[in-house]
Amino acid sequence: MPELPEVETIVNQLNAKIKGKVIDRVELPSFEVLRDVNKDVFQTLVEGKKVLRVYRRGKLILIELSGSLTIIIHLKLTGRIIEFKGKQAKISPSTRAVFYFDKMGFTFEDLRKFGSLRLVEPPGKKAILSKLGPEPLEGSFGREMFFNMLRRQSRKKIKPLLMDQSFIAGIGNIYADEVLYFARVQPDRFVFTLTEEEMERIFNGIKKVLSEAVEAKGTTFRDYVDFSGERGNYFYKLKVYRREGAPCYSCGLPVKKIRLGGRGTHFCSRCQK
DNA sequence: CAAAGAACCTGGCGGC
DNA sequence: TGCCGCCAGGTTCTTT
Repeated sequence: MPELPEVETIVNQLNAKIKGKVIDRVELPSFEVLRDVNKDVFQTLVEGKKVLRVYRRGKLILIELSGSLTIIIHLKLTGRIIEFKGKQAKISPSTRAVFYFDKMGFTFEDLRKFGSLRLVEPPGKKAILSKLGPEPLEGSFGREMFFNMLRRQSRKKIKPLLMDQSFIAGIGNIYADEVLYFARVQPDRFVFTLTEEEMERIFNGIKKVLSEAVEAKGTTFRDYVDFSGERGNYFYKLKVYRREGAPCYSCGLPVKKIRLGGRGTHFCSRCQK
């Protein structure tokens, strides 16, 4: 599912729809999604609270409530947040939670049950957020800062490093492949072998690929849909991800697929050095 | 210390 | 058509 651009899309829509509203009721048809809190406590503490705002940090969805409580949702691979209108949600076998507001609400769906739902107070929230690296699209994430971060991780391979959430928050398998294609750097390169030019291209690729993907409302190839059930359009802009065997848009050589860090990894062996 | 592999779960797809 | 193995936008733990 959802990497930074997809979560950003969902969060923007969710915030527009529920900010300032009161959560009337919560249903938990399959409450194993709850972490560190039981069903009764979750319902008791959440029902009647007002949503102050919804925002994103890395791949996390944070719903700030009155009473210093925050709901934190991680969609993992197949999680979805889907809006419904009216008084009753459509419950499916993959519905894990339902949040009812006045005449509308949303469900948390998750086919594979990897996703999680937490309720945290400020200390717990701080503990979770402090494990995340910088937000790649923030102005404070700059070129020099990125170079320094890389120098401290020089023995690692670049793709797994880009996907490490404590290094940078929000990049997953799709965008790591796309960023490295843009940067013309092979995914298994050790960081200490990167030239200054290559580091610069990776930095530019992160900013460009992620912001264009946010603009396109994310990538859908299978499960992901946004709050309104719409697919993401970045799928049509992918250069290498899921294009194994298809010609590289730059040189025509078939796109290669290998396994790296346990993940399918796509690249052009001629354009990426 | 870093990388690989397995585990968590379910369904879709290609191959035979 | 049917079964089997492999694969999937993530994370975390164990093994090498």
